[in-house]
Amino acid sequence: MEGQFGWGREEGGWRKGPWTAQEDKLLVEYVRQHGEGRWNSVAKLTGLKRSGKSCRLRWVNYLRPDLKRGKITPQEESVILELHALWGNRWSTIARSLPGRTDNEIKNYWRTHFKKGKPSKNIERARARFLKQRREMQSQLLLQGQDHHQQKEKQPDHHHDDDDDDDKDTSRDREAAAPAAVSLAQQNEEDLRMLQQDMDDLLFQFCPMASCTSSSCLLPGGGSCASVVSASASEEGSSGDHQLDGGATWGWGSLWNLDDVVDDVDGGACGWDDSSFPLLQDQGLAFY
DNA sequence: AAAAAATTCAACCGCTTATTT
DNA sequence: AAAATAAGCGGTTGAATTTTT
Repeated sequence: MEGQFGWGREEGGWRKGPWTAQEDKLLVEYVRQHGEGRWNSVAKLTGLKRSGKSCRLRWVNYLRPDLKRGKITPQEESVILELHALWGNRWSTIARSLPGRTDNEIKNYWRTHFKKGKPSKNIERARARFLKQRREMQSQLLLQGQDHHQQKEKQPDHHHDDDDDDDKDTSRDREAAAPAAVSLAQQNEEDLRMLQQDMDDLLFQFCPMASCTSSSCLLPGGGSCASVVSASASEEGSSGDHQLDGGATWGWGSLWNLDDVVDDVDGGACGWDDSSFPLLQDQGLAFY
């Protein structure tokens, strides 16, 4: 039953290819007894002929009990679109906002649905919501940051109609691959940059130095809204240090870990909160 | 009805980052 | 402090399935 396909064979001692039910069982049992991690000892302890890497992948993308099976919902799709517009191909980062979905799944979904100027209906819908949110934020910023500096009056006009298309992002260099690097944000890149600059300014006005750890600004991962802003701020002025380093490591978690931050700041001093991001809120999520 | 083309998605690879020894 | 090992990430592949011709 194993090697029936040309692949599923053994190579260098390790089995490869599709997992069998028995293999899954072994892996599940291992995790039940030993927890996640130490993937390389799976083979030793269970006799499973799979590399640690393969075991981890199987668990994370398929066996994990908290995975949500089934199709991506329209809400999830919108979140994917929005976050991709914001962050580009940082799939694992995006996946953190979609409980039960894996980075792999989201990546596949994006590629098959949106990579190649696909169903513009969906895109347009999501884009409309995305732009609306931006508008809301902007007016909020205008209100709150008026003494801050002269707000340039620009209307959310833009409008091109063609597609994102994207990639070639091939972000080998993550730091250059700014959050809004590709995709549907591309045409609005300039606007987005300005918006983010404003967010940055505002944040520092109200929450100097990442002290914005009030619950209203926290995300599941424990980061704060400061993360996003500061990360995007570093985008253009690459000159400096503090690059948003690799994949999931920029932003929350490591950068703004709560351990390093005094969290005695009282209630949300931030300029915005969950309600700034209706979609995420719908999902029961918080905006980072 | 069947062959070809397109799509899907699980799993792989190489590389980077983090942790352990 | 350095080397080795493990974990994590994003891009890519290709067998299986679905759709189109």
